Amino acid sequence: MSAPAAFSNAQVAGALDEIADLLEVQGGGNGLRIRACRNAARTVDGLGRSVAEMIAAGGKLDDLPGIGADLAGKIAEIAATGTCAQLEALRHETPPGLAELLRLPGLGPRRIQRLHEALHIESLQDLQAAAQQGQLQRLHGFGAETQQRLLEATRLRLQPQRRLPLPQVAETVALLLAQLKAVPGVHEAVAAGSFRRRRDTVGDVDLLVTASAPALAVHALTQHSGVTRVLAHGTTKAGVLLADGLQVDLRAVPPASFGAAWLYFTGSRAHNIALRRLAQEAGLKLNEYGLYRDGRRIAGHTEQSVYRALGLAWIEPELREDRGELDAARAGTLPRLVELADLRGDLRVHPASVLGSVGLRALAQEAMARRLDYLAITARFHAGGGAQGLDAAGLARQLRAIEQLNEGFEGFTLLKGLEVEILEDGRLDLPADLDLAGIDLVTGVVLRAFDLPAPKQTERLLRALDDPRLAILGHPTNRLLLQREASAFDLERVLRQAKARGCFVEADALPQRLDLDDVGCRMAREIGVPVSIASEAQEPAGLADLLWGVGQARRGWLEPADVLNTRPLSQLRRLLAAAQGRAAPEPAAA
DNA sequence: GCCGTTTTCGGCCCGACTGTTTTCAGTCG
Repeated sequence: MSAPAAFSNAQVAGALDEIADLLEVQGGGNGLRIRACRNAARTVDGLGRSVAEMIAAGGKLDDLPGIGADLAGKIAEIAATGTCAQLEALRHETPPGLAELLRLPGLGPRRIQRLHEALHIESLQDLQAAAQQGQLQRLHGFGAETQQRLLEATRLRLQPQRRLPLPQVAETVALLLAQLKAVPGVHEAVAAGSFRRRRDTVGDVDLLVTASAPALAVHALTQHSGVTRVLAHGTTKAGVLLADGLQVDLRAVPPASFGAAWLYFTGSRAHNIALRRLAQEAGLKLNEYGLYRDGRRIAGHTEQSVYRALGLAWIEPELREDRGELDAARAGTLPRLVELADLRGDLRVHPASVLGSVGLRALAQEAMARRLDYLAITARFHAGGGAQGLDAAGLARQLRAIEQLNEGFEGFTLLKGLEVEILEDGRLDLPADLDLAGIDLVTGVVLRAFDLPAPKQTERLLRALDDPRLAILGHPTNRLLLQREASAFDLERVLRQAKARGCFVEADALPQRLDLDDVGCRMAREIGVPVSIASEAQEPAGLADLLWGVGQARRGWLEPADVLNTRPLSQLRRLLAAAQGRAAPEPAAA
């Protein structure tokens, strides 16, 4: 029995990053120490299992890459108490507003120190006042233009940070790429960066072109109609800000460097650093123009050529986070990632209102057009009926409608599902006497009380999983991207319980949810709980959202076999029946 | 502060752009 996770990985990583920030603005420190601290923060953040759990289980943190005895000690301290002696000392020594100045674009540690020493600037407000009074431009290394830029930055910074959901950015990217491809002399125009890696939100977009006249392509971006501000503009590189707050960076490289550049600008930063270190160890040099031996380029036209020359298989962009993919690429054990086309169905279609057979038929037709074989209509059950869901009579009517429609389909099936609330104490909001004989699957979801203390939230989910009627735990963390944090609970314990019970966990593909996220998906794979990628579509067009769920699944290393709804219908039915205790589990060989 | 099939010291990814310089430091990705 392990101790409950005291502080989450995100909190530990946050504290490590704060140490790095404070060391940085204090100056005089060892830059490499700061880097080590940030590396450790990234490692912890992307770990996929709780460091507090690892410590409780007797695991050794200094086995983790980039974490030695010193950082392991600090991490243990933070995981237990939320802070550590060094962080407290740094907070004591450093004015509280200084670190947030690091977030201003164009302002780094050196200039912050200079501002602090010369003008006693300790906060955004101080900086704004000094800039308004024209004090900055009198400082060595600052000029009138820098002063103006910082003044503007302090104003923008006082508004909330803008990251955008991936789907919203996707439209902009498609538009920009089409326009770049139309510029004379442009050969290739592709997206890179976190967008290509399919991160759940995107802070800026990186685009790459190869062109016979690169300056022309770079210029074209700055002339795009949506640009509100040009941040940088050279002959091979430009950065602009669009009206919706999205930053777009463009680089142009020669065709012979296309692969090396695409690799480089796709990142992640951690993946790039690991690759370059690998190159260096082999006596090679890797940059965005190619892989070089003694100044001679030996690879770079394609990504494959670079990976191959380093002894690696080509790595899918979604895996490039330095979370073990380089070792797997060397060993030939990279996963064959699940693709949208692998999905045979969608296990949570969730009409906003009670659909008549016309609405159900439209959903089914869209599913068939997308080459799906089945679709689970998961009406929300609510004993009182009304706007909150179907009561027993409404449910019976819907089941009859589904049966009638199914009689007219060939090679396609609507499944009869139910969405039920997981109450605060972990019971399912489902009358004990409700007949579930005709129901194919029950998905349980938390709909309120998201911020219970972690041990209570964990117990709630564990108890829900104990109910033999439950098959799938829906959007487990209840996060809403950029709006609501994930609920705090011990995901690892919940997944182990799901595994023991033969239940499944959902990766909700709604762009504002993406829940489970990539790290959660990976944990499910490692523990052996199949993941249901579900659109929660309320109308036919909503089925398109499955794509975003597949993105997170791929980032979580999921193969087709790790995903519940890649199974053919007959196999799926057996798995669901077993989960709900209605039949013997299928043979392991299946 | 971490790390090592060229290990226990001496390294640590690499290049573009900007502003303020008069040859480059600082910042960014």
